Amino acid sequence: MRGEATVLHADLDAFYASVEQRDAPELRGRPVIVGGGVVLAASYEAKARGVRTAMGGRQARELCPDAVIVRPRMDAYSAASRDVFAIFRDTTPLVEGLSIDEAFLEVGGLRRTSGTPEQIAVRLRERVHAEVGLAISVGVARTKFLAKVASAVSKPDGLLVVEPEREQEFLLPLPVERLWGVGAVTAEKLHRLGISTVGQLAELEAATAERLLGKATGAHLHALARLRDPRPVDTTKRRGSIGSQRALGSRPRSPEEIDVILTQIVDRLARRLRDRDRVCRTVVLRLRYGDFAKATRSRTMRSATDRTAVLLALAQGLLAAAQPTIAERGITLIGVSLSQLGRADSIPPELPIDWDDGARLDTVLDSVRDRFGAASVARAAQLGRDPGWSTPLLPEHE
DNA sequence: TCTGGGGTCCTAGGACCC
DNA sequence: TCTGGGGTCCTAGGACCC
Repeated sequence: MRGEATVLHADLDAFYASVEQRDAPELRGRPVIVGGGVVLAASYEAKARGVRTAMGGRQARELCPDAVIVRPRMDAYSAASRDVFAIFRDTTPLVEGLSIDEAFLEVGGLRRTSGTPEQIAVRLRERVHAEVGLAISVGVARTKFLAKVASAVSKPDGLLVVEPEREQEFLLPLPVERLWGVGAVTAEKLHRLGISTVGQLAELEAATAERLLGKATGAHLHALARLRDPRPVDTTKRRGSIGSQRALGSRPRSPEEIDVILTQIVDRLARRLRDRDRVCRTVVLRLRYGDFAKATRSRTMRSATDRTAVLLALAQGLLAAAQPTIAERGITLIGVSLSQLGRADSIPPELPIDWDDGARLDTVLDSVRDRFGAASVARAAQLGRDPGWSTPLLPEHE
């Protein structure tokens, strides 16, 4: 293994809960749970009592009756994330965001101007503390994967450098669940073969891992276990899809109710799309039935669009096709994803799909009508011609 | 355990084209 | 007319991550 440890993985600790404790001093030192029905984030005081992310709210309250339960404030978390990412980008131009609260930073070219990777990591942590008021853990290693494992092992509020010559003794004894990409299903498959550590996985032949776990997953995880991770920090990644969903509980819902919720979801998504100057080609309807079985239905257009009415027509068509099943089994979640995203200016000017362009629009709606019937087209057309559309027709939820 | 909301990537079959 | 192979796109499902 050649190379130096120049990749940083920076990961904010208990992010949502930490923002709440930062903004409300009376919450500091107390167990804080963000989220109601389900735990979105727990402060370290709550984690110490056994509260975990994704745990049901009732169970969390039983484990930790004195926890302060806070409703999520996504705007505050987005703002904090922007502040932290500004510090990342001030540290190095080579930043790859992974989620709202973590990123990879390549600092290999900065030795003369900024010092060693460890010195850079120390300063980064100090700046995030001082300027944003949040704790952040940083792992430093030769590859992205090792840096990510290192930051997780260093938590909370830690810094861990894995030097290249110590990679094996660091990684091989760890449980396979530490591998990025091993969840409950894969871990169970491995356990059944008596494999519980990364080192044991590394001892398998690559072909054995591929047979067991699937070609891509097996090859990938086996490579990680053998310390091979050639992926560079990639600053050009862009979102491939955006989505929104709502859990509905278990009480019965009328088709009209479902339609209103769907309309709100699509309206909000389409506005997010336009705010970011993006367009999409594929609309995915996501359903969870009364028995919690999941299903997706999707439709791809020939051309991309950001028009609410077009997207809604497609979504309503997909929903109409699913209504008989919903009536039979009940529905507990509805969601929409928009994928095959592109830049808004990537639509050729001679092929605009615009609500004002009757000819193009009719082409789109014709295909909707063919597949889903006239009702969804009429509804979409009515919404689309409403001059108030695209500022909310419907009250904002909450 | 009566179960959120936002994403990524992979697999597999069928349609379609060359 | 029959047969073969390869590539790409679409749809649906599933595992996984934070």
